[in-house]
Amino acid sequence: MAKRSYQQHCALAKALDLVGERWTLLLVRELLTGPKRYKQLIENLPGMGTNLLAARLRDLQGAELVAHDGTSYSLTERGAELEESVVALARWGSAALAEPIDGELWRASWNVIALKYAFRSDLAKDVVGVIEYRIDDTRVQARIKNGTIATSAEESWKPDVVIEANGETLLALSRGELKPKEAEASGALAVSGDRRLFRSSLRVFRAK
Amino acid sequence: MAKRSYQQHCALAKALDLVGERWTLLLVRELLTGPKRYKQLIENLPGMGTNLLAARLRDLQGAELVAHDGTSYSLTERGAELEESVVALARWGSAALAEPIDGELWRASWNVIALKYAFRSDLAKDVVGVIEYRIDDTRVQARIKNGTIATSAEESWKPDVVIEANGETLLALSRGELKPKEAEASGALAVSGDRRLFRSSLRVFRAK
DNA sequence: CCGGATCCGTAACGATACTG
DNA sequence: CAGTATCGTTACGGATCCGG
Repeated sequence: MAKRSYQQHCALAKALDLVGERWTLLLVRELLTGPKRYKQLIENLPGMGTNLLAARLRDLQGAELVAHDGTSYSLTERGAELEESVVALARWGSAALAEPIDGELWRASWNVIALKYAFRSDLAKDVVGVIEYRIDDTRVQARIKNGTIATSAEESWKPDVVIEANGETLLALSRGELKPKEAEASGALAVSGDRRLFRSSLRVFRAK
Repeated sequence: MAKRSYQQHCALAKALDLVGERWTLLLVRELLTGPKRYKQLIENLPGMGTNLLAARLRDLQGAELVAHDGTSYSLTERGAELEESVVALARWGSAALAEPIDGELWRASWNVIALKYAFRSDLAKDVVGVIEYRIDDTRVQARIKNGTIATSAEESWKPDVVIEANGETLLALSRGELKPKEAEASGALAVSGDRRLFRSSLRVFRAK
């Protein structure tokens, strides 16, 4: 049975033919932070049937967007090029990120995407350093240099400043809804290391 | 009945909750080139049932992404902010744009999106002018200034150069697979007006 | 236990017919 | 023209089962 296609000679339609089905871009999101095993994927995608995950992985391998080495799945180069699209959609969707709803899943690793879409290159021209966020025992790093950003879900670099907080606090900070002083005073936020870099980070990462 | 949701506290998941369903982003693509009537939409989205189009339009109005004035549908400001995401996905998908397959739909207005994703701001710093493409009787304009681009599916500006060709020819040109001289000699391409701006356009619009 | 495959009920989709 | 109604088909979602 041929796969369902929009049958349009249009770049957007071609993209959606490949990654427009339910769950697919969330699966890509998971793999953007590094190779994952089947079990890890199913844990971060509750509600997705195991059969469906297997089918998606098979299709994505067929499209050469995902590779499988026997133990874990990873994005191919072409698959990783979806990052721009994922980040653009997440930037748009971030406006709809309200208070976490009861029962909603949350993973610290998703903040790697948040760092990308919240990063304001134009405000970061003279910022240099490695920032490590510690969110519920998960560490996420951002390396800023020359107005560019690199991120990692592992401990890839030696951090200049370490910022500990939960997801809600970080979101409120990046939106300017919460003052760092207050957050630190209340114990919701802890900063150690280069405080100047921390202050720069508040300027450089801006949700809307 | 509550609408199906990913139930994740994640910006990407929120975006996909709103516009991740089948046909939705293609519908947004149609509205990105200006307000459209119901009939125009259904004509550019063959395969989509009329009931489904009506349901999508209703949902999008509920999410305040689309407005309806009685005769035509248009994007709200928030809806128009999806352009970045649509362009990013189209840029990624453009690599999969091969020869048009028999039976595939094609619309000249989709080239407005193509102009956006193919535009190389860094190569356009000193390019100024209005380019009009005439593709199968449809006119698409691009206005370039200071490394930025504005596009239009209507005749919004007075063109400095007019480029006539079909979609395949333009795609081949933008990919560098076809030389302008040959295209003009064969009659597949006609250029009138500022030829210098035409040459600049070949540099500035680059598919991959 | 991991990595699926199989089965089956439900919801979404797609085509067509019909209506104000 | 702009939808609604209906209905068959496909995709999804949950549970269970199975081989390594």
